[in-house]
Amino acid sequence: MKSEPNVFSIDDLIARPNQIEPWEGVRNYQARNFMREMECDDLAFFYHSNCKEAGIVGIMKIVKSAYVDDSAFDEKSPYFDSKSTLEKPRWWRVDVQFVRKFERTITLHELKIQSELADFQLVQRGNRLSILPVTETQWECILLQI
DNA sequence: GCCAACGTTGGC
DNA sequence: GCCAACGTTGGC
Repeated sequence: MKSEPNVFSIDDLIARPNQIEPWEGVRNYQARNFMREMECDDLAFFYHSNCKEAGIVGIMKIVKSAYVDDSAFDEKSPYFDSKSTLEKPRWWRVDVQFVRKFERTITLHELKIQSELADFQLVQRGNRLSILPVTETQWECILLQI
């Protein structure tokens, strides 16, 4: 799960009450669909994007599976979407909880040079999805990079 | 700040 | 349903 650290970083998550945060603002259908497949207690990597050192910075846990993202109803929110209505909500979010911050960032470059991760969507050309699936093999491989 | 690679919109 | 125009993402 990606976030721009100048908007919301892993340190921001650590600072939250109970270290829990609703992951709102996902406005891409594919990313939304991946999020709706998540289950309680699933783990996810926290990825810092669009910053000096882009890469995976830690782990979080899904503590609430997908529910309606009501920031889409809020005209004052940057995530407002007039096409999402109470009757027919379009966007969803999950709640995540902090689990672990790595001692260092696993950079995108490091991920790219790992042959085992060649199929990982994050390292593929033109990847722009903010939420991506990780296989168990990929998960293990990434953890070994620390 | 540039720009390639996408996704979305909307006219037709 | 096509596709050009436009907007966004995100690495560099």
